[in-house]
Amino acid sequence: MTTDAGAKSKLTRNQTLVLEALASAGQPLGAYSLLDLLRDQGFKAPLQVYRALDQLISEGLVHRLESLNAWTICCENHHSETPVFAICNDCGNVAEHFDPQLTVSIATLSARSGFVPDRSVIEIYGQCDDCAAG
Amino acid sequence: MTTDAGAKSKLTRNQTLVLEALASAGQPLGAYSLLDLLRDQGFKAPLQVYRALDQLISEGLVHRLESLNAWTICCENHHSETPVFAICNDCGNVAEHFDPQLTVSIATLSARSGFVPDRSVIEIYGQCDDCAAG
DNA sequence: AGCGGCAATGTAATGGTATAACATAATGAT
DNA sequence: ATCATTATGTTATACCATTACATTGCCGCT
Repeated sequence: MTTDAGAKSKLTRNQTLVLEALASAGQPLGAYSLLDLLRDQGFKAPLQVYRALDQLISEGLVHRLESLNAWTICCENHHSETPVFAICNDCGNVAEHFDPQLTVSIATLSARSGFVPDRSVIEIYGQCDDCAAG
Repeated sequence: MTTDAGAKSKLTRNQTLVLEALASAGQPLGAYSLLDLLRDQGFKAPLQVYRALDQLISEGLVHRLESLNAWTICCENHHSETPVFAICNDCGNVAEHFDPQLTVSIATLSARSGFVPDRSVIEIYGQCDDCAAG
């Protein structure tokens, strides 16, 4: 089974709670924000959050935003492709994109120096559609 | 005197020391590693390092590697273009690249969602030429 | 020279992020 | 039922970054 639902059914209680918290938030959250949100559910230490996040990431259900020290739910099913995050300077919203052309650019650039790429961190800061229009 | 700051205003002692430490290292260093390296020169607190780094970055002489919480010297003169960092999983060396095609890809991707890009974080992990050959 | 403003620096304290180390409990296969 | 494995709980600590405030040194000015 490779669907999200299938993967989700195997999640432990802590993992499920963290995933639901991220889904409800609708925006990236830091580990300590997640901890605070989940104290009512019995969370008491950062490690509970970090361990759940580690597992969720390895299942492709969550991404880490390296430049924000925050985590966000994976909103698409391209679990094996490199996500591109567009982060709005004004409202803080984050959009996740997948772009074959960008993947090609990275591969080409890497090949020029004999570099063998494994995973990429691509985080674009700017102004989102809504904020630019507002 | 401070008419336009020119392309390069003169570096202060602390800034010079930090820049030289990064140049000597030849690889990215964390702020506290820099602090330790510079204790002999009189550095005593993290803030001395962070302040120097802030200024060096704004002058385009140093980059921050977001996914490593580390800083590296800017090894080329493309100060206005987006740098792409190739980070070797094996030896930790970091190569800095500039790629117009990648810039175009980002612009195209952004335009599709009405996003106006400002700055980008692009950090590729993988295996460098040397380590792949070895 | 002496004054005044400003940038850089020094120093201490704190806030924010992440992991190590070790104990305990739940789960599942044989 | 037993054992190995995985998940969890708990405490302490390491690592990264900033706030707040005091001090110093430089430069232009009168």
